[in-house]
Amino acid sequence: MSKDILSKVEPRSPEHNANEWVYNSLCQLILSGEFVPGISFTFRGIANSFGVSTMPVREAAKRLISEGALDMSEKRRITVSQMTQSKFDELKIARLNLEPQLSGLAFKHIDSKRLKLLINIDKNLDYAISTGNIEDYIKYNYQFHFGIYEAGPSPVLLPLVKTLWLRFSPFYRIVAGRAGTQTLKDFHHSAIDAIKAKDSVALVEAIHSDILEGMEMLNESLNE
Amino acid sequence: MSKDILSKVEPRSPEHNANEWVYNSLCQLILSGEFVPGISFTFRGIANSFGVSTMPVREAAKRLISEGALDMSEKRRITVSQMTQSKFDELKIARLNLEPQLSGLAFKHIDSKRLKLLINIDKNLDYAISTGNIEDYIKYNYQFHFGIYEAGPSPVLLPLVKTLWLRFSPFYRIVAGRAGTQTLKDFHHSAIDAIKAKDSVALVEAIHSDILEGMEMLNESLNE
DNA sequence: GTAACATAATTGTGATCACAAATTATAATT
DNA sequence: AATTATAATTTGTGATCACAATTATGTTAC
Repeated sequence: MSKDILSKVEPRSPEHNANEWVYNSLCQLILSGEFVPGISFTFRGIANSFGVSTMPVREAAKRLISEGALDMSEKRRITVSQMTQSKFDELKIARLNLEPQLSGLAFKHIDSKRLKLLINIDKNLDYAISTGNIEDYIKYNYQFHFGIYEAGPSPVLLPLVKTLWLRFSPFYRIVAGRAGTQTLKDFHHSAIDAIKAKDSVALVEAIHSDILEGMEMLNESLNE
Repeated sequence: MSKDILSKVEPRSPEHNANEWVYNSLCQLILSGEFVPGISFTFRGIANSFGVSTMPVREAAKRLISEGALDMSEKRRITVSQMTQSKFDELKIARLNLEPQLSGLAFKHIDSKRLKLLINIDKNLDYAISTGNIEDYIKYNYQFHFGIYEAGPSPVLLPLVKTLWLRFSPFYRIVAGRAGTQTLKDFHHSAIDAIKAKDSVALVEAIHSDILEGMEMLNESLNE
């Protein structure tokens, strides 16, 4: 891993520890698809890239390993976890059962300001799809979902769901590389309409459909 | 924390790292209700109790903190996480949506040997309830549920669910201290009957009912 | 040219140290 | 006796070191 990782990452702010900074940065890199399954790291390599000692890297990487985002299965080598069909099926089950519920909890906390934000994110998302910009697609899709989920306080479910996203996000890049962004469909408009109509059941259903659609598309690409 | 923690914990086996040993041991202590909300630890204190350096303790405790089982909210002090009503509600949602699904996945892998094991565990559980032995109740209740969940390979859902158990298990002891074990009801017999009848839907429903019953009882005690 | 072996470099792990921040204990003052 | 000020201790954090295990590299022999 080269030194230019720092250019792709938020600079360290004084209120964050070194290990928090490294953890958040690694999350960002994984969620954005910058880290692709297969490439491997070492503690010393990451530490060198971030300009810190191995200590905070160990804590950050170990945490991501325990969350299933990174693997240290083969001895002495850290990689982005490989996906298998059965792991994917479990992720799908977890997402379909947690995220709609989470959006239902968040529903009543979505004010008009946040609605406008979501509409804007979705506009950017549509543009990313039409121009084939996979990096932006991944980014705005994350922002849209968590823009809803984070409306209310959900200290238990939110971190849980985030670990799920850390696991499948690296595969978006692979999918898009094969099928392009043109095939990407979503139910974001349905979600926005539901929020506008103050219909929480419709929102939950829209999120459910969106996950189903997205995960089935990912699944097709995995099996090619 | 005193040295006699070692007597309540599995001895270190050579195939486990120091940090894995400490992590598993802390899990065991949390799940068994040995660690009660309120009491606080330090890295150095735990390290001294286990006879290791602070290094493996830091990794183990940090992991449990990231999993929500331990807290380091107040500066310089590690505690078993406090429960709040909203956190409890989220835990209940997560359990009700993940564990029945997990038992459904495990269903077809439950053979007659495992069924016998479950029947035996439930017998021990009933005895623990009748004699008011809360430690055994907690232990056998955990063994019963995970005896089902672990029948099949679920590398994603199983660790997720385990983190949920780490969060509410410390409160069983408090509940039992107030209400006694006599009030404890469960749907384990329904689950066993469902397995005998090879009825996966009935098993899923039994697990759902069992969680609902257990969590509502816990909830009542929390609000007293 | 290739396989087998020896050597060098690199890795994660665990221990130890320095340090600033926070806590606790002690002393001082009212 | 209660409150404040000061000193001593303890804490988590980050860096560094030693070490066994692993991997990479080079060398030799056929």
